[in-house]
Amino acid sequence: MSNNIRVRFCPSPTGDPHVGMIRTALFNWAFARHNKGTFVFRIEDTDAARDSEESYNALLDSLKWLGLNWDEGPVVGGDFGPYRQSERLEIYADIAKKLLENKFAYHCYCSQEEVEERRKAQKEKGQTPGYDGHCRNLTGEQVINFESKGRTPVLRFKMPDKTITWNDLVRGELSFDPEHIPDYVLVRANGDPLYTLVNPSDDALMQITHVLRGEDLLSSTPRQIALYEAFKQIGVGTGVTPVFGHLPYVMGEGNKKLSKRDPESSLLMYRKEGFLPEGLLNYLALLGWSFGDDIEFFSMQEMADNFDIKRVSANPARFDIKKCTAINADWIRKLSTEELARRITNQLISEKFFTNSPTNIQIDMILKATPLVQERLEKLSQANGMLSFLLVEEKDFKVNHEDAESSLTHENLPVLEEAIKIIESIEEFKTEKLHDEFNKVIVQQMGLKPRVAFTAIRVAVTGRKVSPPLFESMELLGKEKVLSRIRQQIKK
RNA sequence: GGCCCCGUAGUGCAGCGGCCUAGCACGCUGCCCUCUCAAGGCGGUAACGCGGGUUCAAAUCCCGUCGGGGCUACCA
Repeated sequence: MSNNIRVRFCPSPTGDPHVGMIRTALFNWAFARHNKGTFVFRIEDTDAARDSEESYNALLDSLKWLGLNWDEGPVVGGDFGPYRQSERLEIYADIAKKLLENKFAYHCYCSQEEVEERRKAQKEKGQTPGYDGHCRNLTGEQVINFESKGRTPVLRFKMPDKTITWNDLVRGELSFDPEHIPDYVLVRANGDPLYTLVNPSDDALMQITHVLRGEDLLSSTPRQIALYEAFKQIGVGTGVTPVFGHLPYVMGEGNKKLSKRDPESSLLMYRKEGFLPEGLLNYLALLGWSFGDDIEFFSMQEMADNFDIKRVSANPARFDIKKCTAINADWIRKLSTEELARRITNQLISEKFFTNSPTNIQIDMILKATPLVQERLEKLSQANGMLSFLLVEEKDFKVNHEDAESSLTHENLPVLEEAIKIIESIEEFKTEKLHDEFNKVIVQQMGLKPRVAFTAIRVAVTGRKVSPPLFESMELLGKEKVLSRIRQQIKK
């Protein structure tokens, strides 16, 4: 890497990856790529009760699918590994020990109930609730007393008594007064280190220069800055406090932060629905960032080239599925026919459309049919409904019930009969010829409205009232199948 | 309750003191095109939360207010 800008994406593996998290990853990625820096991927799995291996794998898989490639982290390694915090516990234990020895932190023997009770009292008095410093200066005697009662202490950080100010990349100068930032726990009574310790520790050790993260971590920033000051004294990291930038929330319906529980937030859902990585990422980029010049449609490469943190907005953004879908549709139209055909095929495979794997004939058919559906698809999951009539075996072909009832009526029987005659008479079974003949006979000679007459034929041939263009579909399907499908309907 | 963040159409973004009678996109909607549905073309709808300042001039700066959101854990 040609300079030393280092950013990181550090999710904890709990539940499905969600879009807000991905947006954060994307901005970090773009920032790193734009600045020719290093994008570090770190796993914050210090909460054994909530973390899962399944979630960890989903995370890796998702970033890979999206193409958010990382320079250091799981799988690829790096100079500052390991990159899973569960594999770094001795490091944190060592830092905790130094913090304690140098009096930046202290043992606190208060029980959770005691702390909670005092917090309540503070709230009632209108004070900032938080730890009151009870155990800051215990005498040796008091410690012995607590220990004799079997109490095990947490390690608590001693917040300095001064206002903490930083220049946020997104929000400008921010400052917090000391009375609002109480001493906080670094290590649990059972010895497990907490996020409050491990996150800044690793950022320091991994020489992270810029921290771009969600707004929810805004209020923990002053604590971390204070911790960094202590790190400098005890020789953890390089002595440089990173620059912070807090990205706006991604909101869901009803004006609340999009949470992992919302089905709309699940990345896996979008993948299953057939959103393209290009489309999803493009849309996510629009949530809180703007390209400039009213440009909204761009590739990740273009985003990286143009990414300027100054253009990140501080406003929370609502996730709008309609806009996301529209952008995705644009991306589908932009793909080459071959590429789209390939993705449609994969989508159908993932939907278990084929009994085993697609035959060469089916693959070829998808390729031929792709131009017919390219501008009709918003997401890949719609391909099934549009193309299945071309791909299924004849015995499995079915006509949609409702469409049949409204369009395959008695009045339309002559149309179907006439269609048979026309088709039988055509030697060269091609779109243009079909179009001309049907127009001549059905519209001009019979005087029928194409809208109505062609719909009946459409339903018989494709099984639906809404389908790819009729004559193109016929050509692809072939004379024999078209004839047999129409005859089938006449019989009924 | 305390602290903090945010406030331009329904949604996202543009706007950085005069080019703003506020631009773009999605949405919604009218018309055209048309074998369905799309796509495409041409229109329409709709916003600077409110109140004070500062200034010749404010969506843009300041203050207040109201509204929304977040944090307030031995979660991250």
